[in-house]
This record gives sequence, structure tokens and C-alpha cells, in this order.
Amino acid sequence: MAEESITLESPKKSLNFIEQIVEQDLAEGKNDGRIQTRFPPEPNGYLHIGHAKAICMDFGIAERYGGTCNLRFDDTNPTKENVEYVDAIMDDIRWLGFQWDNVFYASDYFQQLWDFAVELIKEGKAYVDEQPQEVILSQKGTPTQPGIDSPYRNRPVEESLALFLRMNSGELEEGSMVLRAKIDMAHNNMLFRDPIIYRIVHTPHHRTGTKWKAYPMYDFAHGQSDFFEGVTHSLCTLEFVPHRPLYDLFIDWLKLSSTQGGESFIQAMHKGAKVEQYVMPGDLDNMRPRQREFNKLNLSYTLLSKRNLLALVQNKLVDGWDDPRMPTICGYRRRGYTPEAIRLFVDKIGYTLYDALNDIALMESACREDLNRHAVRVSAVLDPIKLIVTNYPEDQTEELEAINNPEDLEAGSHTITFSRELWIERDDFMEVAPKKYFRLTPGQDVRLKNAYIVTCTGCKYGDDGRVEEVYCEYIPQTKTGEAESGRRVRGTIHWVSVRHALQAEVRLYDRLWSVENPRDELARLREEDGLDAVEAMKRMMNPSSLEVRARCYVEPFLANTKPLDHFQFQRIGYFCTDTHSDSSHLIFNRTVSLKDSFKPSSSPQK
RNA sequence: UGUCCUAUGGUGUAAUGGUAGCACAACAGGUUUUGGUUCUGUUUGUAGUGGUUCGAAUCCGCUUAGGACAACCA
Repeated sequence: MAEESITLESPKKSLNFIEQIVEQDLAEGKNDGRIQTRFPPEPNGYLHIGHAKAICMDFGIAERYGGTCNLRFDDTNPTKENVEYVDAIMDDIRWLGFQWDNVFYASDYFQQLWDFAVELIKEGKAYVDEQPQEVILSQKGTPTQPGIDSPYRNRPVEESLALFLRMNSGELEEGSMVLRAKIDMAHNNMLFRDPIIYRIVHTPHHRTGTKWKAYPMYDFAHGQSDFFEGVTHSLCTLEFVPHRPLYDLFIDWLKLSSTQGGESFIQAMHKGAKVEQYVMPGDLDNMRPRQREFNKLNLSYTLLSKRNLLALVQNKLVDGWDDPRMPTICGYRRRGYTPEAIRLFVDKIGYTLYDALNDIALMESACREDLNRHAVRVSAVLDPIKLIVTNYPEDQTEELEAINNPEDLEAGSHTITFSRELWIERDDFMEVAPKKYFRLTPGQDVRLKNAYIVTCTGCKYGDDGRVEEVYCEYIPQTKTGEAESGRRVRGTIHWVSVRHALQAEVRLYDRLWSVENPRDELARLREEDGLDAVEAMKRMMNPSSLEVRARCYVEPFLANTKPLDHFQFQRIGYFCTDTHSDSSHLIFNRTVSLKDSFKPSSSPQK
């Protein structure tokens, strides 16, 4: 093969629209030609395949344009967050093959954010509202009707200042007061109708403990955090489009206050900063983080909302966050997907403004593409039936060579052992076969992979009426390397030696959901049938999403396999060693089946 | 009956006013010691409509369809 190994990204591939925007920004000299992005998860759950798409974007842009990308935990809601998630998120990003430049936390900026809020109150741009949640909500209006002003909207600055202090003192009930930005209760954008920017939370924070009782809301934290860090491109998904004007407004206010107010928030921030120091000058238009949005991932037969994934785990509908049927990064990892496969998939689906529903087949094909190049080929029999080579001596065995990967000869080979009694797939024999059945049927020749051609001679039925043993005679000179090894036969089947094979448990995983669009179906079941989320999910689950085959046979080569090793079980599919597998109890998970174009007879495996 | 966004084969995505291309899927055939891989070929598309232009998937108007926005979540 003279051909270079294929790279993830072909050079002539056109730029996606975000890359085009970035290049234009660069060309216009925005942000002094710097590129800095961030991946900003809330540590309230495990990362899923949708996050992988965002990760590829955030880290990819930084890498492509020589910029930096930081990991920032958006940890402004202590009631949902914990360190377990922080650690898992970092593991998953590293596993995907990305390395952040710095780890930051929004909670790093609680003091600066607080100071900024105080300044806004002093400037008359924010006020403390003491009305109950329902009242504030009712005053908000609707998208087609304007809201009305809170009676506290024009309270004296000193009063708001004093109350804001009390909000953080621990003496006030949660929900008793909030800080609101004073913008416009009749604005078309609902987010501008005096948004709540601080609320009281008594749950201790996973990093700052009980130091704070008042916490900033997302809109009051995200853009400012970007600004403090020197982010140039704040990339996120489409549902944040309406937030962008607010994002920009708060940054305008921040820039005004930081340049006019004496003490610079940025400089305060950078006192302990780990990044190269960078102070954004006061130029409102040129030097600022820019939010840009792309479409989030929707995948057929896959549910991607964190809320519902959490419910699946809590209600034990699956075996934890890393259940191989879960769309989490750790789920795909345990299922046998590789980081390369996931990145290949993300590369194929692209980034646009269209709310697409991607076909899971594309993900599976990306997985096969990668595994085909790298997985070692082995033999495993999942539905065993005995094949007896009647003219082969009982006490004889032979060692034969099996190529590890025909796509990569440098991967070498390993040894397999042949003997008189073999396990083969029950599917690979039919006493009465249809046309175009190339496997064992009386009178037909078949190649035993890496060994001899055999002629099928018959079978024996057991008491249960099923075939119990199949018989054949081998043709000695057809062994690999021998004189007639080139003899043509239509079919080749895999096998393992009864005396040498290892027993293993094999878990055949299939899609978790039986409906193409679980998100919409879930919403429909809840609305029309009045089901709660868990009941609705139970109804949508694919009853055959997991089939456990407790008694399978694999070749002895797999005796020392380690968790997460990848294999191709020849003629069946790609499998990986489960995280709970060990040499005394081998467990393999089906990652994805091989394509199967065998149609003439009945049910090909899906 | 508000604001904003979107619409290219079955699915996803290119074409940035100048030959509608690619991937997945499907189908047919060649190769193959995996009914895998690989190779070749085939089928299927600019939502509708009017305009601007020598020329429109691309720009403009209208229509239709879909999505986002009314959490003290992010």
C-alpha cells in the first residue's frame, strides 16, 4: 500500500460556518488576532455525545487557529453540582483526546461578579425585588404581551444595596428576594424583562462551601466569565441565540464599569491567574468575547437530555451512567466506541444552523470505519453447536496461523488450534438449505476459516428436536498453504476448538429506544397520555436492547484480554472487553454488528 | 396570533450569483479464506410562488413547514 494513512480531516474539506466567521474576525483584526475558546460544562451530570460535538468545536477551533481552549466549569448552581461530575468530565475530555490549557471555574469569579452587581445597583441598573416567584412570573407577560414593572423597580439604591448584602448573609429564606437587572419589561426578548441575576441558595457549594448564599444566574456569569478569561469566541448551541443580546449588554456594562470604576475587575482576576495575562482594553467594539451558536446534536433512536439520562440511572432502568446503551461518553467507551470513531462521526455531521436529526447509521458507520482499521480479528461462537470432523484423528491437534488484521498486515498474526471437535454457529448449518446458502448443508463444501475445506456429511438430532451435532470430513490438502488451499468454495465459516476454547459471556447490545425520535415521543406520551417521564421512558424502551449470551466460546487468544480491548468477532461484529471482565469470567460487549448483506433466507441479525 | 432562526435526494452536509457535489443509507455487479473490507455502477434533491439578473440553491417579496424564547436551570 503506497497510500498514506487517512487523516481525520481531508485538506480540501470546506470550512464550516463558524470557522469562516473566525477567519473573518482574524482578518479584521478583532481581539488583536487572538483566538481563545472554552468548553463550559455544568458539573451536574456526565458528558454525552452531544457534548462531544461541542468539545470538538471548542478545542478544534483553538487548535486550528493556534489559540487556547480552557475547560471552565459553569458551577453557579450548587443544588445540582458535585465533584464526582467534575472528575468524570475531565476524564471523558481527556479520553476523547483533547487537552485544555487551564481549568477554570465560574465560582472563581464569585467575588468579581458580586462586586460588579454592587456597582450595577449603585448605577441604578439593578434592584432587589422582594416579590414571590409567582408574582414575578405573572408580571413577566408573554412573548406577545408586555410585562409590567415590579413595585420595587425604582426603590432607592441604598435600600437595594442593604438588601443585597442581606441576601448573602444567610439570614434570608431561599426565594425571599432576588436581584434583578433593570432593563425593559416590555422588551420583545423575554430575557430583557428585568432578568433575575442573583438568587439565594443555602445548599453548600462543592468548591466554595458556605461562603456564599447569593449566587449569580447563568446570564450574569457566563459572558463575564468569558470576559475575565480573555475568551474571544464563546461557542455554544442554538438555544442560546436569544441570550446573545443580553450577553453583549452585560459585557458592555462590565467594560464601562471596569474602565470608569477605578478598580479593574480583569486585573483583580488576573492577580492569581494561571494564563498568560491579558487585559482587554476598553474598546467596546473590538475587544470582547463574541458568542456564536451552532446546532446541537440530535441522533435518531437516542435521547440526549441530561435530566432524562439522570432519571434512567436513578430509576435503574440502565446499569449506571456507563451502561453501554447510554449515549454518554463513558457509555460509548464501555460499548467499545473509540475516541477516533466519535471524532470521525462529529466531523461527518458538521455544524450548521439547522435543527437536524442525524441518523444513528452514520455514527455506526464511523465506528466500523475506525474499528475495521484497528480491531484484531478473532473467532467467537455465540450460539454454539458441535461440528465433528469424522475423518480427523481424535487425539490430533494442529496449530494454525490467524492473521490479526487483513487491513493492516503489520498487526501480525496469532496461533489458533484445530482439532476433531469444533464449536460453530448454529446458523451455519441447515439440513435443508435454500439456494444461495453457502454454509454447511449435507453434500456442500465449506472453508473453515484459516484451516481446511470440509464436506458436510450430515447431522444428529437431540431429544429436544434440535440439531445436536453436525458431521463433516476434511480434505487434508486444502489446508492454508497446502497444494489445494486455493480451491474455490462459496462459503467460509468460523469455529473454535471444543477442547481449547474459553467460555465467555457475550452481551448483545442494541439501541435503547424503539422509536426514532425519543425526544418528541417522550413529550407526546407525557402530554397526550399523561405519563410521567419514567413511565413514558419505560414504554419507549427497546425490550431487546440487551441480550445476554451466557455460554459462548472464544479462542484462547482472548485469555488475557484487558477491559476495553477491541476485537472483531469474525463474521459477527465488533466487540470490546467489558470493564467488569476478568480471566475467570470473560465478558464481551457488542459495539456494533458487521454489515450483513446475506438476504436470501430469513432474519439477518440487526 | 410577537420577536428571532431555519428549509438542498430517505438522512446529514457542500456549492459564498456561473457544471447541484460528498458521506451515510438503498440497489446491482467485480474482487475476497469474514455474506466483512475494497472497487465499479445505479436510483433519489434545491419546500411553493413571484421578482431582480445575461445567469439564482444562493439576493428580494409573499406562502407553507419546522425550531427557539414566557426556570429564583445551564
